[in-house]
Amino acid sequence: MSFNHQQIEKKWQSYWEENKTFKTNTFSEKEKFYALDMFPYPSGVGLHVGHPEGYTATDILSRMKRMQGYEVMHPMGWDAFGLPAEQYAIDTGNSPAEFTAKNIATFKRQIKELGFSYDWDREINTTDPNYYKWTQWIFIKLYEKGLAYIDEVPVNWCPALGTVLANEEVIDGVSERGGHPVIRKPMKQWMLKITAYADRLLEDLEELDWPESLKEMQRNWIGRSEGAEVTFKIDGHNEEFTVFTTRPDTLFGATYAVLAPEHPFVKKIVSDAQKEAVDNYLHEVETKSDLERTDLAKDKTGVFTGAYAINPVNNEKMPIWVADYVLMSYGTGAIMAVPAHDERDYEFATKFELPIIEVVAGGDVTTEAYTGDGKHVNSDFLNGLDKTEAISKMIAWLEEKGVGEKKVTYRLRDWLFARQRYWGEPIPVIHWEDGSMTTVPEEELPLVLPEMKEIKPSGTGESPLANNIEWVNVVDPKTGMKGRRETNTMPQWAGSCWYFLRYIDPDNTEKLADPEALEKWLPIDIYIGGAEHAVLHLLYARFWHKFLYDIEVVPTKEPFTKLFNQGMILGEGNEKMSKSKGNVVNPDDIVFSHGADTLRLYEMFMGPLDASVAWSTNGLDGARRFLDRVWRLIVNEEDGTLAAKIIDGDNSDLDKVYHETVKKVTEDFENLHFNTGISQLMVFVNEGYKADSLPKAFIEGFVKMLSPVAPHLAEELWEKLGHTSTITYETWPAYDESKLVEDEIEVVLQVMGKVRSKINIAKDASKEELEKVALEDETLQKWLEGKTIRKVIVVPGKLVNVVAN
RNA sequence: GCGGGUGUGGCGGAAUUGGCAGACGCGCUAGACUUAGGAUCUAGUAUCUUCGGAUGUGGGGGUUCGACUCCCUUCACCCGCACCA
Repeated sequence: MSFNHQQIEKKWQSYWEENKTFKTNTFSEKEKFYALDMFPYPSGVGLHVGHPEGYTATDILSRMKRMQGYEVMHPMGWDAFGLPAEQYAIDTGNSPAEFTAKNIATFKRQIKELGFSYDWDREINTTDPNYYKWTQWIFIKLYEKGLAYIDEVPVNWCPALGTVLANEEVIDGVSERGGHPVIRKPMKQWMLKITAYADRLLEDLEELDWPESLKEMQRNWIGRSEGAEVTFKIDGHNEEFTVFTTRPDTLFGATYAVLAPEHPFVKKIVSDAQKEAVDNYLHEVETKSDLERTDLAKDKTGVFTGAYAINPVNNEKMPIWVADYVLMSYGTGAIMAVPAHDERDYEFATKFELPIIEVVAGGDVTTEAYTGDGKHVNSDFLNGLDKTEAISKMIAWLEEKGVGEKKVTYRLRDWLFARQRYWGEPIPVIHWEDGSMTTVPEEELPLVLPEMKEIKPSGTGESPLANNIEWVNVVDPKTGMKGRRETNTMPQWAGSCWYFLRYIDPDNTEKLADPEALEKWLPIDIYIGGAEHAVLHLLYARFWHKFLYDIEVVPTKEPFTKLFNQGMILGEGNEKMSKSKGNVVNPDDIVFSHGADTLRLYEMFMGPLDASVAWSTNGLDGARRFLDRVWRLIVNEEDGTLAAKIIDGDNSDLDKVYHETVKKVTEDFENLHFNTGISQLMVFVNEGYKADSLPKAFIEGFVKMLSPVAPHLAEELWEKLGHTSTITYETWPAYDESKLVEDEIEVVLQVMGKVRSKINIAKDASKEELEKVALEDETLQKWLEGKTIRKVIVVPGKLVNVVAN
């Protein structure tokens, strides 16, 4: 008979719930530990086996930290706005709110059945008006500080969804959800000025304990580059344009200029002779999707505009071309082309037979672009200088002449913050009939999303809210002026930018959260979630946090001190789990058949937390087998009492393995090496089976160490061991360093670096002693026969290596 | 193409600073118990072998008394970015 997981798990889940075992005391005297999971979007399909991986990791840490005397904040909530609920509403006519509530209920049940130690009194939901009141409040603050603005930008307009999509929601030119075609269309949009924080977002990465790869991704995303802006006059026009370059030192080698097809000057400067060619080219580019533009990138295209720019350093005339290898969205949308020292310009110049002038020596510009460093040539006052010197001298020259300046640009762009959707936080802004615009007064927050009978696209590009005349139209009670509410809502990212703050003080009606509480609990000690949020969510959340820091709402510059990305759980065939492949494992089934403890244990034992490992039914069975073995070691199966082997006294045979286990498990869990920590628990159980007697103190220590991983089983065993209340706040075991080392240790004897023999010797034997004993060893002597000893290497406590030939 | 990472038994994976490669689990083999075993317990399990040993951490080379670990080179796979001036 093995243990009855269904009964035990239910019993302890009820116990924890009734006793509010995991309730966090906000102003506890204890040291704090804040363990955060990336809260899920409660989709209609329910929990995936991938979810519990990260959740179990943080739960293990939380449970261990509680036992180590910390006050632990370990909350859960719902990122519940989002397109699927809206799509569902449009398709079925049902309410997104009801649909979402139902999904949350399912998620909550599933998560509770896994035995995570969340403080459910802190549960938050981004769609709750009491929550999004503060999301709206933050928006108003951003607006007041000039960080939210309206701009007309080309957006991804999806006629089928009747909405605008963010770049990250467009995959290969079609919408991520639904796969509908997407076209580009200019539209008035709310933007957040994240670029104002670019430098700080970049610099402060240094101090974060995050995976290096992830920090690198953020650095690349921000894409800072230093250079200069240079202004070019246009020959025969009273206009000038500005280019950005990282190599102002090569200005003497600039032989032509290129404008992006979307550049406003293109149409102004084009000559009559070239007009038709340019128009055709622009039309061709417009009809290409982004994908096609990338695909065709291998072969550069472009057209001469007929206009010439004047190179400010030498007054040479440079033809201005239009080409789609220059992007409107980066820099100024215009470049000076230096074909001798830029690979793209070189390729273009070669194709269109434009001149190539070498200005940096060191390469062979007749065969390829030279991008390395070297002495400058053909460059007047820069001749003889190297790259760094030439760059600063040129910048100084440009600034002096007023035709350029030092400039930093970023790949990062401002954040498109408006969505033409119903199911999102309403943006608290009113547009008045006199053309002015105000935010909704703070005391009127939350601006509640109105319930609507029918949710359908307005057809105009506005959100379905535009259909709700009653809600949209407002009259100022004081002046009688008419106004119209903003119909755009916020993107899903908004609510997840600050949810970890609200957990700290979820019911506060006066403030986003009590500053004293924030002071105690920030920053977050560990944040675990999927790598898919490596850039966007984590960058946006850092941006908002820094803003809140600036307006003195939060006390820290960064929200997440330590972050870790869990890997993916793949299907048995080593492919991503998906409905279409039919290889999806449902956590409910596993909880039913094997139990939550087994699922938790298995997911932690599969491999390192950051690795992507295939699901294995055999492996799952193995995890259950281990828990059964633990049960049988401790419980007498005949009558359910404690096993007779468990004694009150000592068993010195188990001293070493027990103390080793305490040490390894403690350190491994702390470092998120759950697979190796669990393997050590297995080693202890194997030794326990071999032993004649099991000191009760060791068994209690073992059950405590098992409890973060398999909490239900551990509580049950703890009760069998004679305790009457939860194991949650029992003291985490300590180890005795002196028990780890034995007096006599095994030393390896090598000849020429190969192990030939082993001896047992006192652990503190001296070098001389070791050498002597080694050379006297019979087996070793056999190997040394007929050889001359050249050298003996002794590593005390480890090995003796004899070099002989 | 650029940036980051990973390559270890039949499989998932272990291995402080260079010091016994393969912990632990899965699978497999044998034995015990058993009416039975797809339960449980015990033992074994990298490869080759003339049973002395020899070889072995993607491939090739190097440093070292000694390399999974350090260096060079090469191949494969994964992730991110994709003309970023």
